[in-house]
Amino acid sequence: MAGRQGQGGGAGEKGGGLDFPRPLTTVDIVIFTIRQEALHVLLVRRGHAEGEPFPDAFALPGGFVDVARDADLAACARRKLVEKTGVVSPYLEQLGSWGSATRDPRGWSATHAYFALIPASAAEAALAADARWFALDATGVKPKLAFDHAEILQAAVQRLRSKVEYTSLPAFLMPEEFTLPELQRTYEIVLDRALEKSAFRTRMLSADLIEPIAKMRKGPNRPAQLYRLKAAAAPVYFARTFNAPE
Amino acid sequence: MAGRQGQGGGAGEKGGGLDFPRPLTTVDIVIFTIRQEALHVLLVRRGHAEGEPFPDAFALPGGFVDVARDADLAACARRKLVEKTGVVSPYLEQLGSWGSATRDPRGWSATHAYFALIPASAAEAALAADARWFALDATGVKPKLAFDHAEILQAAVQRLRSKVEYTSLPAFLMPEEFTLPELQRTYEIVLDRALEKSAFRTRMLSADLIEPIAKMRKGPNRPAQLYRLKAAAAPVYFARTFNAPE
DNA sequence: CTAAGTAAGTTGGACAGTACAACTAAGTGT
DNA sequence: ACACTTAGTTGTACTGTCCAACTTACTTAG
Repeated sequence: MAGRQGQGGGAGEKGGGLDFPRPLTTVDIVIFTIRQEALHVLLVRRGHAEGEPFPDAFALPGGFVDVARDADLAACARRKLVEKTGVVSPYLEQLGSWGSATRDPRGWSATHAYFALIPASAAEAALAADARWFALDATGVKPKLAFDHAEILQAAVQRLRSKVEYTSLPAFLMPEEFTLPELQRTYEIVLDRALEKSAFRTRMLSADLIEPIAKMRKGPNRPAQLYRLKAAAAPVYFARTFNAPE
Repeated sequence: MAGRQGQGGGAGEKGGGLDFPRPLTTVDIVIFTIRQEALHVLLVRRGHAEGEPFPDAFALPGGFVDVARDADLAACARRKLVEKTGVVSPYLEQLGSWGSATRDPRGWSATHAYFALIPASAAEAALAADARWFALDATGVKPKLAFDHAEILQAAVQRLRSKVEYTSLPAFLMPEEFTLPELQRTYEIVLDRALEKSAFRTRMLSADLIEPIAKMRKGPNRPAQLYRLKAAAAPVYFARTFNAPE
């Protein structure tokens, strides 16, 4: 077996090597949003039909790849996201895949996990539309999740945090119009630590990411300049991370 | 379908939703190494047995997940890497997954791609042990690769390059003992651009990554201090990227 | 009406790490 | 002896963060 190669490996190979057990294949999506000054994930409560594992448990939204309908994995993820939240074009990135013999009691299964960032308004709409949906604090204590979804969620939070250190990802969590302090607060919520006000301003304004609009946000105090994402909404990579105080 | 959730979606669902077509599931590994002052990938030439797609084409090493032997995806990737290169514990990271209806003529298939970094000596050993193995320049023109492996390879190069900007990953491409200029050259090969000598030194020496050993490398010129990786060989994340000249 | 309070946004000095170039050190080949 | 090469150091300029103090604009209490 030492020299096995290409797509020809595996047990019970015969006539092309296709007639042996295939893993179950699913796609799951970790949908992040900001609610109540905290990072939340959208979860669905599972049903309790005959044969369904983890009845009534919370789970990441997702499901089996539909070989007949989904051209590829990304299309499958987009389909599920749109079907479920109605969000048109949020940030959607592949997170990784988890596969093992034991993660699903029904057999060897592999899931392709994606993570999405949506603004609070879209999250509220999704929650209002379907009573099975819940939003939970992504970093706090959570109820037992179905499958290995707790592990996937933890990986998603980690990935999000590490990317937020040097990218503009939190901008995708913002409403269309926002102030700089609001954007900074979103960063701080995701990173769970305070950032320097003036360094944050310098960086955000010198990055080719947001642009001021001719409006101000009236608040209880001094009014604040409103900004919006520039047309090219691709994430920006900064040359260095924010300071990480000891 | 708007409210579909959990692991219960899909076409032709019946009695738990398991009796509909499952995608083929494979694991492929992009193995990088440095050869001839260039970043190389290890590829295998496919066979031309009956029913094998892409006969005689170059492909990433990999194969079907073996539901009977592989506890999980990472174990499957490790197994394939060890079986094929004999490398014990190189750097191995999940790259992502590619799945579509068309990437394999035999049907809907999804591959879980990993990428590995191995020192040149391990690569030479693997090449010498099996005549079907080849090492090709990862960034230059390549022959047509089987499946969508060209796309996966390109993604791997991109991921490697972007991580090299702010991590110590190239250290895993080095032999056990190396000099600082050799390490710098490895960075430059991967990034395909020159780096500042003194900034590179400052960064590498202040990072808790390598340690000098009581030996010097005798070369044609002035001898150079030898270093080795510190015990904790986890990748180091730097606070900022190397300068990217316009 | 005034004073205190709060948050937005600016300013300036200290500091860290990189950019760049010039330098010294130690070996080679002619 | 000399030029040549590469290892490694030194020093100045510069960029962007860190941190604290400041101004600006608005609200609320008295």
